[in-house]
Amino acid sequence: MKQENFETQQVDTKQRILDAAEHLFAHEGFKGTSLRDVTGRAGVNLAAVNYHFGSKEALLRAVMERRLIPLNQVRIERITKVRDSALQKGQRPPVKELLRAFIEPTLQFKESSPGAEDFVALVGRSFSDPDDTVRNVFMKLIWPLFQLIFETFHEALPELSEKTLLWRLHFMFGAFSQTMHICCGRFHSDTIKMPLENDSKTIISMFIPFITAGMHAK
Amino acid sequence: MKQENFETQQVDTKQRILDAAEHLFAHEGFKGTSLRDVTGRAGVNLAAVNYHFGSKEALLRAVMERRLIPLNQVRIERITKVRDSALQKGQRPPVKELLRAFIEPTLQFKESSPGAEDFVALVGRSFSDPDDTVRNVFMKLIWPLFQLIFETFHEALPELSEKTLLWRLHFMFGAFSQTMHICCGRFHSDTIKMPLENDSKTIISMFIPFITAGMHAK
DNA sequence: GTTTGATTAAAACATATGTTTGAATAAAAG
DNA sequence: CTTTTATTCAAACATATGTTTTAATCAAAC
Repeated sequence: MKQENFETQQVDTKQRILDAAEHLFAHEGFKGTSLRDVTGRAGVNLAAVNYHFGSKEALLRAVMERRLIPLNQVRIERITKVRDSALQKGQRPPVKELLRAFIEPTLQFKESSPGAEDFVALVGRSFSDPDDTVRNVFMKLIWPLFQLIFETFHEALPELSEKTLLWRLHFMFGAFSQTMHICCGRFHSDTIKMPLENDSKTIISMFIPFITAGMHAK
Repeated sequence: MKQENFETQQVDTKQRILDAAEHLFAHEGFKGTSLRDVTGRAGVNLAAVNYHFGSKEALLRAVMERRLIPLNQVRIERITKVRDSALQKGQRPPVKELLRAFIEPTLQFKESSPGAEDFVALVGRSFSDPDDTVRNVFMKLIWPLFQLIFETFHEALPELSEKTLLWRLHFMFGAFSQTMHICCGRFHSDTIKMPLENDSKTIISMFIPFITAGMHAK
């Protein structure tokens, strides 16, 4: 009979694989990580990945879903709250607050565990990963959030055409995703380093004024 | 004796390999492209890559250098011109003009040939490629331009602290690189498409006001 | 204690990959 | 024409990869 007990070794193995994969996918990329790398780092047998997850692709999906679903839930809740409380007052949702509702949960989350930091870097790159698998898995998970952001920013900035708004959000996501994988130190090269502090407070204090100004540009 | 003739087959083979590699590296990533993919697309023998370039890594370097060196030269010239003509008039270089000097050559270049469009997408992703080889090759080529940009924007916005300026340039590069590989259609996923036009005029008219406002944010 | 079912382990599989080799071919030089 | 040199080609090499298989191990259920 299939065990439903959470104290068993199975859960631990799955978790160890997820953690190892998360770290390696973030640092070496999906294509650049072999299952032997993953199982080696996790300290489990090679066959464990296919036994517990089915395939390398399914492992990626599991890595993504484990953290992105709860994170998106929080982001959606916070954005919805900003929107609703503005509508109640008969006002537009303030861009600054929307941005904060989008970015703060990510940064809090990033600092909640070392694995989360890897994950954020992975997500930052998923926007533009050349691998179809990565982009597809990521896009499916992020899409509802995108839609909500588009709608609420449209309410916040009704004077912008759809086209302009789409472009500005696109720039925002570009700046954001770039910022997300700076965290992981993968922005630098061997010889060249960008001396950017990346604590949450700094990031927020830099990101929000810049993007807010861009969003309101006339 | 080694041939210096440019009409010989050798040149053609090298070119065909470079073109094929450019397209595939851009669409499938460096790790995601095999030499057999490259030589197959180029219609040349597998061994030709190692004969003419030495290794897959050296091929990447050649692909990067072929276009990025001349492109950077143009960008550096144009930025320098903006800077000098402002200094002559005893003024600060205008942010808007600096941005234009940075982005316009890239977009002109992008529309100059189909291969160039692939290349621009490749460069867009090189900022954050998980592969050390890719980042190192790219960073070495782009670094002088980065430094010039940092210096001239510092002259344009002397009221900003170095830290703030660095972050804002970082956001700009994020937005820019994201925009660069939208061109190639790799931003989308199977089921989800962002309906963004990407002709040069649109991009410029969207990018410059947004980033200018962000740069001047107080 | 035996049985049952889930998990782990080692090995094998089939295929893919970057690179090298050595012969064949073509083109220029003498 | 002969020699020399550069290039192309098919094949082989060594290694890496995702996946599968089969037997061993383990923990709970009866």
